[in-house]
Amino acid sequence: MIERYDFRAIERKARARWTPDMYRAKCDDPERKFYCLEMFPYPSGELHMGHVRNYSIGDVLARFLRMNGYDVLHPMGWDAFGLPAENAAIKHRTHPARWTWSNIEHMKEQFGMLGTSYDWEREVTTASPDYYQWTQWLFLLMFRRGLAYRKRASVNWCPQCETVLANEQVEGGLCWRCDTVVGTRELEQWFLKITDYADRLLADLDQLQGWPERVRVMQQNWIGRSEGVELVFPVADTKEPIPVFTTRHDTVYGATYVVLAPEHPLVEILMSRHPSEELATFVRRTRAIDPAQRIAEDFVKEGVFTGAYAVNQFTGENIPIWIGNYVVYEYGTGAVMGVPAHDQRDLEFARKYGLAVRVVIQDAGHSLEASTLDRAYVDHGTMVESGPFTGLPNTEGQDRIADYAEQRGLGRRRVNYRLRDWLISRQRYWGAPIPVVYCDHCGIMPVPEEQLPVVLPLDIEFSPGPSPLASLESFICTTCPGCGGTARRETDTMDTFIDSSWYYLRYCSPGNRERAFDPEAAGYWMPVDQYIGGIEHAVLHLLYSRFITKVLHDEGMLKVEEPFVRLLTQGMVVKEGAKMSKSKGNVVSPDEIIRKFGADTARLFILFAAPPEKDLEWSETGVEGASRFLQRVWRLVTSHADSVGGMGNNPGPGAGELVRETHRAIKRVTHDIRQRYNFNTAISALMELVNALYRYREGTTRPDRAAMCQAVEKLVLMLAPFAPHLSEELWSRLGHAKSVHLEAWPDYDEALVLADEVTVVVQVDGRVRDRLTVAVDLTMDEVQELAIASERVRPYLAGRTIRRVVGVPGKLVNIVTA
RNA sequence: GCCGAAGUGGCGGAAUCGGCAGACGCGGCGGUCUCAAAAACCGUUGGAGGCAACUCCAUGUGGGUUCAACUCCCACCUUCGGCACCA
Repeated sequence: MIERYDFRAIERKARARWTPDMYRAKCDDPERKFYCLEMFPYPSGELHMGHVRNYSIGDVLARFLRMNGYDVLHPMGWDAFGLPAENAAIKHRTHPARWTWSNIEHMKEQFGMLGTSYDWEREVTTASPDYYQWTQWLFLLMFRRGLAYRKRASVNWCPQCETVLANEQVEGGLCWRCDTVVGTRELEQWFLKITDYADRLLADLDQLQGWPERVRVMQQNWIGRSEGVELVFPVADTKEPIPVFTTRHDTVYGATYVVLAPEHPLVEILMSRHPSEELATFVRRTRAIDPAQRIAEDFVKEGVFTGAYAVNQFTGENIPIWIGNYVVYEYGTGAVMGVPAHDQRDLEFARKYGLAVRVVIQDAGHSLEASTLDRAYVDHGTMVESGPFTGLPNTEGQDRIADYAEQRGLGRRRVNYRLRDWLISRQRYWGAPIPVVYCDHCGIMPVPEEQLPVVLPLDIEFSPGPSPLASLESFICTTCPGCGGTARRETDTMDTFIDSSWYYLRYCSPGNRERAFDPEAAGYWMPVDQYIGGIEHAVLHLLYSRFITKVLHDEGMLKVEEPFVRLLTQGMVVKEGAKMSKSKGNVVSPDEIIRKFGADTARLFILFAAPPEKDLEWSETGVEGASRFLQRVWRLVTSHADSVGGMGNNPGPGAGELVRETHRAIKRVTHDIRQRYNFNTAISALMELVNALYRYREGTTRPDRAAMCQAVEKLVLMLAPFAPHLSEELWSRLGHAKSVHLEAWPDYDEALVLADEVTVVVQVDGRVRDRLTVAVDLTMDEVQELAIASERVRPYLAGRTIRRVVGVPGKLVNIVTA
């Protein structure tokens, strides 16, 4: 009577057996250290399938590496600050802290049910004071290094979340969290000077060869470096300089006007000199436009003449100064030169408002005519009407004009970045308070380090509307650390992306009370060898973390300049082609799948159904298939367990093909996990081994018992990372006292991987005509002789001459005829 | 507009260095067991032709390189993703 695969009992038993020390890092061998990290979750209350995928991938790797003798750090924690907790507090009349902590408790149980092998002794929670104290410390460090500053600016505002947002958190004009259309507000806010690191963040992308190409490209696009020249156009009568940034300084002789962004400071001055109702209305209206409207397709380019003129210092001409709604104040200098003949936007603008068009680059083939030009000529060519530069190829003219401008003080070479500074203050409650006080006497005062943490007060009532901190006098009123007088606390909290930009460092020395992290521990563990998470953080979390790592490196606290050596961005779990979401009603709950099929099946399916970086279509029948496979393994191993238990491990002579098949499987599974991270093909190799074992058991040729035992044992060892519970049970039934997860990963013998016979394909003119089974040690000549002599091949050679024979050892012979 | 990735059976996918296209799984079809069903097991399953042995076609499209191309090169089409009045 074969015992049923009772996954519930098996998984319960295995979990009860596992102890924390099994997964504890040893910290004793820097050569064998491996930091395996998955992006920590926001404690929303429930793990979803995306989490199951993310954490199954990480867990397979961690378990695999431990079995391979690595000292593995595999921690988990909680990105626990954030707005959903506040919303839930209002909705359920609870407190964000209570909601968050009870979610954590529940999700930790779910992690347990999944069978993940974390070192929970290193758990971190960003919302706990012993963590956010160090987030605040990090802010002070940034402040001390001149990287945190306060400035009044036009900033992104989400009306739904009632807070400002960083540029990275506005996606297509919508709030990253709630998809509300983002507006702008003129506010004084805290920023981190990530732009100071733009060049390094860009240049070091080259080092990140272990990252997916597309993530590097996304960051490259986001940083958006462009090389050009800043040229000065002085206002005609007053000589006030108007610097403009351009990458096409070779066209400067064709600049027939200058356009300012409506927010440009000069606009107010020019308006006061030439008061105009039209101008004032235009400026007011344009400044009020949402970022979402600006990127809309039907956004019309409009402008107004200021009445003033500037000097094109190259031609000596006076050219009109306009204000345009398409000039972005935050980019470059907030002013551009208009070269209608060589920029499509400028041409449209010039035609619309009757501005002069002048061709200064000529195409070799055609003769461009300003009056008839219907498309701007943007390609390379010869410079014309360009003073001393006339006749030069424009590429050469670019250098010459830049030199000329620098020599005569008309401008200078400059690199511009699209990246903006990171806006980090949030008008929300559930975050780390920014450790700053405002004193009428001393100004902006950082809270001294020894006074950290600035504790987030918990005794608060929640209702819709702005952050309760903003009106909490007991929090706000304080004393100035400088003069001891009365002062007011900053009531904004920090962007939660700061919390998560350094958590991987905290794991290295989680309990440390003296510092954010112990540089020695971080020196041992950093960098993270393998990071696993969603693509949605390609420019958010992953860029911020790189920035913070570089700052801490510059501070002398970290040896590394990049936090994550290898990055695996796993695809989404989708159903019916769409991402699982409550609104679409296509959510499959991990709890339900675990209850119905067990965690091992859930893990196996999700790893088998697609390679990790691709989207994965959820399939109930696919899950059943995974379950069926584990049942097959169960029956195979349990029915052998009695006989296998007492057997020695030395296969006798004649074990033959089964031994080789086992060694081939070990090689493939090892390689697929370690080199390729292709868990789907690793699992298929295990399936093939199981299929082979069934064939041997049921086939007519009696398997060698010892070889069979060994194959079964290796199978269970290799299954351990994927299906940790079942493997544990089977391993113990095979008579082993030690946990399978403490065993060594099986080795393979390269000599045994090779079969003693191989199938060689025989082609005639590239078409397969026969297959020969030959001994491996046959020479190529012998194989070719056999091929030509083949019965099946002969008809195709009849009446033709053999021109040449191509041979690939162990694989193929191609007979080429004339 | 710029940049990037991907197109393979009914489906998910495999083919690791240019060498048998479709491993493995799902689904389908046929069978064994059964009073019957489920489960399990066995066989079969890209398309066309053929009684069959077998032959031809086939990896988005069109070219090219090669003895040999899913794989390399050129052009194009489609889908997805990122950036975008960025000067």
